[in-house]
Amino acid sequence: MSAIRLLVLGAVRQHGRAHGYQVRNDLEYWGAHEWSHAKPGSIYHALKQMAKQGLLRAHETAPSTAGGPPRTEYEITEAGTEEFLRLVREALTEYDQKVDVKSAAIGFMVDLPRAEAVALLEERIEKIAQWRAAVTEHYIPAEGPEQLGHIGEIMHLWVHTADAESAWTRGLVERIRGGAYTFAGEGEPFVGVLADGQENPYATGDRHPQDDH
Amino acid sequence: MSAIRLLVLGAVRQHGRAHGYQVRNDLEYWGAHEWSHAKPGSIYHALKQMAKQGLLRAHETAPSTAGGPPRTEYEITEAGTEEFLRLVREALTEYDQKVDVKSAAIGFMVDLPRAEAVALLEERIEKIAQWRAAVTEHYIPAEGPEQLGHIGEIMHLWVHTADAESAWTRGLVERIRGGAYTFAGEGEPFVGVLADGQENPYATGDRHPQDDH
DNA sequence: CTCCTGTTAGTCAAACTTGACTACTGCCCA
DNA sequence: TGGGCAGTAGTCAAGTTTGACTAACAGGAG
Repeated sequence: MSAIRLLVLGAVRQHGRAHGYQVRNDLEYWGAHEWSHAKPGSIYHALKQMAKQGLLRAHETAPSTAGGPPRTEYEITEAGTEEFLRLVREALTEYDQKVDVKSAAIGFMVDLPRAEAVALLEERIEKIAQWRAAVTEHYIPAEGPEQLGHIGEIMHLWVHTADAESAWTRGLVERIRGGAYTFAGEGEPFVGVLADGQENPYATGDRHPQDDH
Repeated sequence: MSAIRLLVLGAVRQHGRAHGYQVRNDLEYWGAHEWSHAKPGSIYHALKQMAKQGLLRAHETAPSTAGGPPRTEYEITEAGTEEFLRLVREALTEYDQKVDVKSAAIGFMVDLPRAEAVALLEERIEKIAQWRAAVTEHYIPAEGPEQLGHIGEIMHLWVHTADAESAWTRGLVERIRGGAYTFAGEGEPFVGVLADGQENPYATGDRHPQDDH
């Protein structure tokens, strides 16, 4: 699963109605250029594709007041909302160590009820444990671990990473259980989009690290 | 940077002369199906592309004795070897948290001299520290960290991950310094390819976790 | 007035990735 | 003796991603 569809769906959903450039800006506001590969081309492509698949409804609008070519605005459909929630759930539980999917999942977890978010994260912890067990068991050769040579370091790295993630996830679950953040159905949601005309405090003007690849 | 070119170049290089199916098998032997997206299509595509770019030399051969279509064998060229070493160096130093590139880098680090590997890994540690400093400084809003809401958790995750990786890398450097593994120019290198006809102890027959995505 | 730069908004070809499909051989087993 | 399965080797179309490019307007400098 690529994170782009999730990010774009989520951005359009929070906006209510948005065109490509607004989605781009929202993603930058979320710092997504740091951890996802959300280039303009990918974003516009995802919008068109999902419109074709009925997840978004496209509206052609008059050329913008602020210059530039005519734009297309998008709204999320019923099917799109379902797909969005499905993707959030999948991203929260699936352990596949992709930073972009993981980060997007956290960004959107508050769109689920609190209890469900906790349950899904606990499922994630469980999956990490299973993965760890399977990998350590499978990749210790009968002749002893030394037989793998430096290749064994790769396994070592995986396990180390998995442990770190598991620890972090447990911490997150505790914070959520302790009442942190505002989840679906708990009143005023956290505002994660830029209002029209609001400037982006995290804009890329002054070069973040890792901006380019 | 995608890990596929690095993996394919490295596999062909270790084999001396290899066709696509052998590369596929080597990657599976290395467990690369666990952490990289090395599907058949990508591998064959990379081979052709790199042959076109002069990094590999292609040899058409008679249809295999073991059935199947006629195969193409590849050898690495001078330019290919240079590109391979360049990619290994880049993958070792660049901190971009992609598991596949990182894992491949470790797999091939022994193709460099020991001192250089240590130096590159130390550069990596330095880069992680810089990235961490920049991110923590930049993403703490003036109004206090609470202002970010649950979005702050994403930053928290990055930092946690970066710290874990930094710790692991320091451990690796120490092990290498302590004389572990056999590096370039230190005698008999570690054999990382399957001999002709040798069966793969890590074949995917019995389903690893995470096999499918 | 004209040029230059910055912002808004998006397109496009080329490259890459995916997953399903083809085609051929050997071998087992009924 | 022929049908099916497993292994070998690779192709292909459809989809996705990349990075560079286009185009229009606003505002300020000269």
